[in-house]
Amino acid sequence: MLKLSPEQRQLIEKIGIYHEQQGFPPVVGRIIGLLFVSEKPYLTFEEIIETLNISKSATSNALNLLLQMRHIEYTTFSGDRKRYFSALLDNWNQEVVNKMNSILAFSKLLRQANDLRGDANPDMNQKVLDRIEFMEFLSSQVPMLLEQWLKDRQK
Amino acid sequence: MLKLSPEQRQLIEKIGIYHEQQGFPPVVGRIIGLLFVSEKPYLTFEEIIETLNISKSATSNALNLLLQMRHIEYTTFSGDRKRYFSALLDNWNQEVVNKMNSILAFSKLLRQANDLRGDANPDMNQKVLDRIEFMEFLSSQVPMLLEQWLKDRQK
DNA sequence: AAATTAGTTCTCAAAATTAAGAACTAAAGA
DNA sequence: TCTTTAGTTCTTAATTTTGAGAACTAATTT
Repeated sequence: MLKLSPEQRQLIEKIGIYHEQQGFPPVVGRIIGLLFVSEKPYLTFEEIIETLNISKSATSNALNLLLQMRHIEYTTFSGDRKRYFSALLDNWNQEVVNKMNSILAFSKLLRQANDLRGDANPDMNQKVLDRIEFMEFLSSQVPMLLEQWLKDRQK
Repeated sequence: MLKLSPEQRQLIEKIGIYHEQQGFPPVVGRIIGLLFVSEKPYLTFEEIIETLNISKSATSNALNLLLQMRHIEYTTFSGDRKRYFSALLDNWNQEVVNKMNSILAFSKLLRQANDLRGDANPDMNQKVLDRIEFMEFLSSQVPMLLEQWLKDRQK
């Protein structure tokens, strides 16, 4: 079991609550929190269980969910049966793209709603269209912003 | 009870499911869907209940939640005790700002995690910092993008 | 071969969420 | 004054979610 300061434990809970609000179960959020807060580059199944005081079953399910969602990854070492879990840090730009796609999917539904409503309420149509078009514009700008940020950062 | 085509009903469900995935209860999502899909500029409590076949209690709670979250609004007419509900269409740019603030709040937690971890894992620190800084950059750009979009649109 | 390890899967119970229905309130109308 | 209307609140039941614990599996070690 890892020794964690009260501040570390508190921060794990805060990160956990943030993830709960994003729709994850509490245990899942705490595991993400732990992986971000721990100084160790990776943690084993056992360390996670003992440190967070959670069951093997909840941990097994949570880790597999997080692996599948590409929020974490693991390394192995030959001659060692354990898996060494860590937060996946290289995929945040893909995450941004995914988030934008979800927003775009909703924009498409709003467009369908506009189409079905016809011209009964032109003011509403226009306002909904504004929203749709800004979201599409924002989405289209994200890759450029990413490039720009990468470039600016190099200096 | 409003007459709705099968396509309209289907679209209400899709908008409902989107909102369920965003963390709303099913009834809440369907009400949002109905308000976007209906040709009427606003709907009464009774019309919502009858059209969606949901209880008064669920409807009362859902409408109050949506009012409080500023997803809907209502109008009144003097000499008429009913409230006339509609989707709130003017606040989507505030919504974008709120979403960005939530992302920034998480960035702040990540920064705290970086600080607590110290220099044990510099590669991780750098990657987390990249994520934080891109999110901050993206967030800072949103108001400009909104302005730019508004300007470009005027032509 | 027996025991340990690293995890998975199954079963179940507790807790939380969701929404119905009934009882209620406060204003308006008859 | 009695009734209707527009909605709220309370109680309760069904459903879903969450996670514990035990039993299990498949390697690995002894």
